[in-house]
Amino acid sequence: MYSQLKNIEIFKPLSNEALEKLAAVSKRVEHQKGTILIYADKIEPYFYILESGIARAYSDGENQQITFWFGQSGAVLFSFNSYINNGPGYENIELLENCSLIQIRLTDLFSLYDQHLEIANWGRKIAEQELIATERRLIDRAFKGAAERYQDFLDQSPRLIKSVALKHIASYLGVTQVTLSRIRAAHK
Amino acid sequence: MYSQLKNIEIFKPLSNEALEKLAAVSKRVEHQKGTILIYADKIEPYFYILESGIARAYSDGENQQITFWFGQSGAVLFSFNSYINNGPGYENIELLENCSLIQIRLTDLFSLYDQHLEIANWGRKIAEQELIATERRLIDRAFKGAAERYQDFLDQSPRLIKSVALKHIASYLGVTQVTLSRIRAAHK
DNA sequence: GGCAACATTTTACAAATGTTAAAAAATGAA
DNA sequence: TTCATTTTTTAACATTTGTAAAATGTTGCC
Repeated sequence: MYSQLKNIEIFKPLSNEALEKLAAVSKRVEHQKGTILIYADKIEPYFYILESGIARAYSDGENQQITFWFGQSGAVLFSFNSYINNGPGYENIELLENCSLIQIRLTDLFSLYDQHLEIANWGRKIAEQELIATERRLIDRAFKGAAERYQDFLDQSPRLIKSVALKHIASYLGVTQVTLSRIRAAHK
Repeated sequence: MYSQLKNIEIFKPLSNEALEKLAAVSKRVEHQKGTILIYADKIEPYFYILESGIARAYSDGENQQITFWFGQSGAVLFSFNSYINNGPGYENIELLENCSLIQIRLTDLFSLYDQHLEIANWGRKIAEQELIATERRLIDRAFKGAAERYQDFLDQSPRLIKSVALKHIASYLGVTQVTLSRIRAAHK
């Protein structure tokens, strides 16, 4: 595993020694398009890093399904509430393509956090990067209209436009599919 | 400082030894209501823990000011982008009451993160808790109407209703002040 | 190809929220 | 208290977005 992790962006800041410790508890897994990797309301015992493919996180409402996260190659992928509070999650994670993932058992990861300073700080930075990205999205919702958020999405995630259903992008942007269609029609 | 930090919720998980190290770089400061503690577009060199009083974070738009965070006693308070990326922030933080705060220089905090395993994990958990709270808000925006978000706010932050201007609460909830007034009128 | 299933767009109408302006209420300082 | 300032509410109207349903487009499979 060591030589495989070396090439993944998120592991690059780590020393060889830390990487070896992570490699010892990492396993590569492959899953097909359509797989629900993580189910809401379950305590999910694994943490993943997406090596190739794309995924989305969504929650089910009464008569709607809201996608609130997309992950591409290099993304970390885990049930927030399992990872953070050891409780059942609120998100499902679906693979939108065949995916290759690095899988780490949470108990192994937590044990490394408690033993290894460098890995603890690596985990801290993962949470911090997710945090700042999430808050940016919350603020963008306030300052930018739906059309601008769509344009930003086009600019920043061209890869996703090709392979993600527009209904998922619509809910990610915080509008209905009808509104997104109108935005797209006006845009031409 | 040690005996003062001991009574603050966020420090309670820490061992005496870790707490002493943090106490050595902590300083208590007092600021008056109305103080802008953190300015957007500046690299902010301090991290704060709010001991008493309340604060809000906001960003300035062209013709509006959006409040996207409130802090009460026990909250951590820092410029996200300074803390995380050593870059200029996007938020101003204003004290809405006279406040007592614990102040820690970021360089001191980072140096402890790099030296002390327990403190590194403490910092990791701070980021994780902020992350899960922020994502919850993003998801609530999708699933709940403005009226329900207002009710949740009343239930969860009764302390804030008394002392925060409704215009700030309106933008925090993602609606205009006029809409919030309508919600309140309908609620009676 | 042709069918079935699913995704996307379009249309018409309804509901929610925004905008602007003014009135009413609350607040704070002299 | 009184006056000036600020905050909050209300009103009328405009705009955006949502809902439901039909029309069109796309995909994959036999």
